Amino acid sequence: MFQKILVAEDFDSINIAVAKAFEDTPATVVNVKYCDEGLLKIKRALADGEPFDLLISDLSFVPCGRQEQLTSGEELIAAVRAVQPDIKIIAYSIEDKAYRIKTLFAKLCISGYVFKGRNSIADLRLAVEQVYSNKTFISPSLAHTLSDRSLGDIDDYDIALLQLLSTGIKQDAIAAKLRERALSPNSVSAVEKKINRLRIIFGANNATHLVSLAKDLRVI
Amino acid sequence: MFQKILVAEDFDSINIAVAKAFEDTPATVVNVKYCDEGLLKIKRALADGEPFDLLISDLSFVPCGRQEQLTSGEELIAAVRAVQPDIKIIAYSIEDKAYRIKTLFAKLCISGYVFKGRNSIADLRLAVEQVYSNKTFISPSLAHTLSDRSLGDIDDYDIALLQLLSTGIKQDAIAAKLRERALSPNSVSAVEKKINRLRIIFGANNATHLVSLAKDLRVI
DNA sequence: TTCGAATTTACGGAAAACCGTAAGGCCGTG
DNA sequence: CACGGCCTTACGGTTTTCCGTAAATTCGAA
Repeated sequence: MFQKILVAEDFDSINIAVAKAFEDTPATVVNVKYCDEGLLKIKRALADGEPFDLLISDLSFVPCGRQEQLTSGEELIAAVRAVQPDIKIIAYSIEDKAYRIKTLFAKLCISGYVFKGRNSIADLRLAVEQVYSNKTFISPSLAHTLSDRSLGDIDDYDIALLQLLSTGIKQDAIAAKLRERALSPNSVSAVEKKINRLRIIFGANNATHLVSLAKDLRVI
Repeated sequence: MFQKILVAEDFDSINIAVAKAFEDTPATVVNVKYCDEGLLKIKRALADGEPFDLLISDLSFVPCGRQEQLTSGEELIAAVRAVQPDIKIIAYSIEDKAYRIKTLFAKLCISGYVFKGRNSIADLRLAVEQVYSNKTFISPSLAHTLSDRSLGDIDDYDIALLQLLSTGIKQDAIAAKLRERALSPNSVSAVEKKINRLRIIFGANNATHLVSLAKDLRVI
């Protein structure tokens, strides 16, 4: 079984419950409420020759006064991957958007995803066991969500486009911004077409609706 | 101190932590993971002559297979108020939209609002004490949000307008919807003016930008 | 190299949003 | 009642978005 587990989670109530979930195991569970603090502890443990085996991380952290380098679970996970590529990672979050979860598995190579809910502590225990056996784990209640192919073909360009659109600048200004960033295609006409394509994918009536849906789906 | 506390919260992890928070008090803490179940227990206890003193309720409940009458904390609170008007109620939620919180105090007469976060269990304990002394409680971290006057002059009409706008329907359709709901003003021209006013308040470039900002600020 | 498909760009007309102005309606004060 | 201020409604002109079509470009395969 894992010996050292780092839990990155801002809510105290959930921290308490997770700690309780592992109190009957030999694992040392360390808690951090801030992303930066999490990365620091990972680095420290690595330098001390006693690295963590497993990171259990939330995805969303509510910002507070402090100036933080890392502001989300994704950023923390990416940073941790960079310094300790072999560490096992399980995300424990309320996030249920297929696009974001798929990205976690595909780009950040997480091993498990536990969806916070009515029976999530049991899922979390199970996930840890599975991941320890080099298997991956996804909460059963999300299985159907992930098999959803509908948002599969949204790429970085589309995200950038949606973000520019959400700032309320005109289409020709969007095209100019894309050129600045060397993103292609970047003609006004292409911007129109791309927006139209996204509207079809999302089923949006117009640009305003599109941005609303994208926000709801946490794509931007 | 309160003798019987009902906790309505769907996440098991948070339930565990809340139960733990009161384990050193004489209070009986009962847990429900579904809104309907919560109302049922309130009614049952009332009929048995041993009513609950306090309801601690989450606001958002993730839907699952079951057919539920009550689908949100707001609905549960309203229903409970109807059957037991004198019960004390504390909301315990991640919700930080000033508009919604104000409504809870104003229309559903809750006594406390605890914002789930890094130190929320301590806040919750404090809130229970305060409420027992017939005071109200709001998490300190939300104080600024609620006192924020910058969005003070956004009313129900504006919220409805922003929601309609976010659905991507045309301005004349928005006006028609407002008429349906007996909201006034409801002419196309007035809709334009109202949207324009909101754009000035939010500092938005256009309707798309406005909806984006409203989503970010959790107004809608 | 040449062809063909897909993508990108260009353009023009229709629809909708944006913006200013003016007219009508409501309500309190003098 | 008359008046003024404020909100609502109406309307016309301009800008932007929306949408279809067509030309230009890219790129892979024959």
